[in-house]
Amino acid sequence: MNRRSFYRAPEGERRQELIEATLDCISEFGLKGATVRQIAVRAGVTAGLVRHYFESKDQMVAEAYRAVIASLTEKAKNVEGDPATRLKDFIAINLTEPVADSRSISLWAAFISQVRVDPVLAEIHRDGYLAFRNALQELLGDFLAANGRPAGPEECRRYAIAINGLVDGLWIEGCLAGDLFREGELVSIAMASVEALLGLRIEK
Amino acid sequence: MNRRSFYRAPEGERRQELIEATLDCISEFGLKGATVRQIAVRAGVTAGLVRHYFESKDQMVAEAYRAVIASLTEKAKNVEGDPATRLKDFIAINLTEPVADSRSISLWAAFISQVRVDPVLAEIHRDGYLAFRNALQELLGDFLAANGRPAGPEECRRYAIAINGLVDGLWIEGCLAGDLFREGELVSIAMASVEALLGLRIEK
DNA sequence: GGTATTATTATACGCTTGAATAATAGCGAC
DNA sequence: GTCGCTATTATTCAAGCGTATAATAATACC
Repeated sequence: MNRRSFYRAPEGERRQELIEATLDCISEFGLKGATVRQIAVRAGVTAGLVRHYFESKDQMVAEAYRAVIASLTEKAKNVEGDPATRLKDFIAINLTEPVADSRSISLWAAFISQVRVDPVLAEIHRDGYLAFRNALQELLGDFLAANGRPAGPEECRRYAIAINGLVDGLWIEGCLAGDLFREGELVSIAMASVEALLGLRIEK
Repeated sequence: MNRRSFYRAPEGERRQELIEATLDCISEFGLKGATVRQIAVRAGVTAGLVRHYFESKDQMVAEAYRAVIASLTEKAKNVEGDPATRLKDFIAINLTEPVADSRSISLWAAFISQVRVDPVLAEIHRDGYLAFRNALQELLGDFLAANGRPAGPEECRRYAIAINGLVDGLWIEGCLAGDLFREGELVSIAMASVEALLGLRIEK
């Protein structure tokens, strides 16, 4: 009776691989297709190992959701440069790959559908959403100020809600039916729309 | 051994109840929590009955998705009156209950997350999406024409994409965090945003 | 009112699920 | 080297899954 030989992964690495495998499975097979066994296969280990790294499958899934939120927001929050450039990059990043692709929305939707069911996911969601919208709100405040149109918090809030909605909506359209749009079309529509909403040019 | 007494439902009624129960369960417990047994309990029948009305659970779920799409689009497509009124109503309907509530988005997200997995759902989705956007595109064409700004199909298309994105995005924001907005705030933001996008007043 | 039809219940089956447990292979310390 | 620790495998388990089947209660029909 000889067992499989295996590799003993260093600190944290296996954990990360398991989370990545979880996300792969959810995006490919849906939440209910992402079984412990399937995830283990994807990660190249046996099913029992999951419980060595996580208290339960549910906890692993929750941590996977944290990773999704992080990957969706971190790029957008780290834009640099003058306000116009940051706003422009924020929009472009969110509407091009890898943020805008069918894998992203599959994951996002799978988790959103669980937010009502699972309080743990609900909290992760709310934190992520607020961080995202606050980042956008700040961005808009800076941009308006830099263009001689300083706006109070209430006005910024309304702009942030509208533009967040616009970007989210276009993101979804792009993810779900990317082939219906020409290369760069969504970004171009978003840019023109934001300019119309704010009454200011973004690109000089 | 006496069996439960029961009611023999007339033509089609039980079927409808089962679909409704399926949606209730999906929104409450998620796709994987919506088991045949749970759905049967919700519908007030026993599990075996499902297979009397549907070839499989999957088929029942697919029909349930058809019902969701229909309920999300039918109200929006049946707006009446002059172009401005229709556009206004279209926006308002999509951003107030019952279209905009947490049950709707739970259902929508649950199915969207399966679109990549299940080709049957993918087809239902695409048909529904195109019908929705085409309805909006036509609405916009009429509105622009009525306001002395007749637009070609390409221009209408771009407006439709942007406004569809905006409405979808705000719908999601409202569904997921309705308590973060004041009564009527989303509709008001949407109205103002669409006016800014089109450069035309909707309300006189 | 008896009879045929069928919608519904009740029960059972084979499979998959997440989890628990015991055995063991890899690897660093000495 | 070999010893000790633990990450990993292998195996098992009970519960729950979708489905199949047979018995039966409700209704329509004559």
